Amino acid sequence: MASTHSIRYSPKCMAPARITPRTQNFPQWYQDVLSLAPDLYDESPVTGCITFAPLSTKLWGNVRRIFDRKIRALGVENIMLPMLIPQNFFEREKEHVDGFAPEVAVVTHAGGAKLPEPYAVRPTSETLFVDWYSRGGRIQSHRDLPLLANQWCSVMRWEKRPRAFLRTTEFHWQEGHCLFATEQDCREFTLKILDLYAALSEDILAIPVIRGEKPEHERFPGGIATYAIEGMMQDGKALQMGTSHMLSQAFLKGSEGKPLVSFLNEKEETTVPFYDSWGLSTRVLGAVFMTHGDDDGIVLPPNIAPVQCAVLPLFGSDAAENEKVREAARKLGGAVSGQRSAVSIPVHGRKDWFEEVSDELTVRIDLRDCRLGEKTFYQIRSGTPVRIEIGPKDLAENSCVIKSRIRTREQAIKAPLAKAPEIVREMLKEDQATLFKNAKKMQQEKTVEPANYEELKKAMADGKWGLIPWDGTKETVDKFKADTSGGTYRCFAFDAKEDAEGMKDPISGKPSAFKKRIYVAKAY
RNA sequence: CGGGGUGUAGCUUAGUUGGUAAAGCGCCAGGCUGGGGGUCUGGAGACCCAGGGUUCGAGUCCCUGCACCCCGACCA
Repeated sequence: MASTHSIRYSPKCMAPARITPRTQNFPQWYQDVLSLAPDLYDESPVTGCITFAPLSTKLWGNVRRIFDRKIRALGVENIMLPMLIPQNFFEREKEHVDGFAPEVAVVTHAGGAKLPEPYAVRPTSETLFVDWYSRGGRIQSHRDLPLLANQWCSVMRWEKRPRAFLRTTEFHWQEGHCLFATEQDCREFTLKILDLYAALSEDILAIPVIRGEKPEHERFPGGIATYAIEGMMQDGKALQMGTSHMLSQAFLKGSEGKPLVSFLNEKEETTVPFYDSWGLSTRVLGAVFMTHGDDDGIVLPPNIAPVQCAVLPLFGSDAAENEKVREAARKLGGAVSGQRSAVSIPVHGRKDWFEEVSDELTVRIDLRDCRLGEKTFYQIRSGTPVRIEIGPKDLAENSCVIKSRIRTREQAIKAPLAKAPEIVREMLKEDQATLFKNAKKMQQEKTVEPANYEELKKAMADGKWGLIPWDGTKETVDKFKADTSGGTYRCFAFDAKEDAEGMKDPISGKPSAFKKRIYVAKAY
């Protein structure tokens, strides 16, 4: 028998490095977990930018595939705009340019010479979409509306403090940009998209979110309303996971205020359309890691995992018997993957490492001649939801052992081979639900309604969210931020009770300026 | 952009009053093995971040850069 050897997909993955426990140092835990997940990501030579390695690329691919199907069903068409924007485009909308100016990267030279006018690397594409709308008489009549467009692309924002996945200098996202004949149509669609974001987060990523409207000072620069979904990470910090903006008509006007896009409505009046934009980025992958990960590594919800199940054969000293185990493992992988499994992929072209892909699920079969422990750890660190072990003893009794990433070893299931596909499916379904349930429980436990400012400050220090009445002033926002070292006003939840009238702001003592209380939290 | 820190093998680090570099893990070859990182033997692998200075001699001391990390302010 050949010696133990392994195939590495990332040099660091097999290091016996320890993961810092979450309770000890959460940011360090996050870094450890990411860098020890095989093939997840790498640092890049560009400041603040990461390389999305195969695992994160597949995760984002899944988000994209799932969400694209949803928006296509609403009639949204995908387009692809240039990644560079003439700099003068930004000057049309003052608040917009003020909002993004510091973080825009600029191209000044090309073709061996200085450009007559610099180009900005897109931080977002509002201005390019508006340019596109205005071309070729695309919008002339109310019959041309709505116009529903989206693009999948990357954008660049020179943020001061990058964090892998959560805030990288270049990030990948979708940005939808739509025009409507009436403000009501616009608002309805903007909210419909937010529902899609919430569904993606809760049903696929297993992350419960609060849907709500951002306070004015947290709005998109130049917009009139921003709606967002907010998720809670395991340290109690909030993460904005997707935003849908009602933009003002100012975006559709030139620097002299003349409309760039207008149409004739039913009453034959020249009208500027109503504009919304909405985006969801690779940040949500960071949310998945932060929400579900444990002290052994990342944990991927089955509905988004690129590989739902790994088949891990283990060997004895009898070569002929081992060959039978290999054969059985391949057969089992195909069976678990499903009837319509037509594709068997040699991973990275290797001969001992296969992926069985069906419409239902993807199973990886790790035939490498190395210890079970090594294969197991690889899958644990990869966050693979389910593992199946099969060895000579199992084969002798036509069975296998099925284990879950989020269950204890005692909860392993010994099952007849024929029943494995069914049991795996059941386990995936249950685990998906469990992950959501656990996250939801934490969200509820870590949300408090403080009776006074002391309690509120304590909640922030303890990594909790507060639901509080707000006097609506910026002074209070600033004071809160200073007193709590970074507490922020997140959103007015759609489903919050309208009970704030008559209540007093715990920070200023002044009466609430709103019908609803607002969520406050520290945030990423 | 402020405050702090770190640059030595693929990774984590050691390196004494200055004397041309060490270990663990990983990697390669093989033996015994094999149900959550097994073990033994042998081997490959580093112009010590860059530039300058002090010195007979610099990983080590001194300057100047650069890069990265952590903590703040900005943000999806």
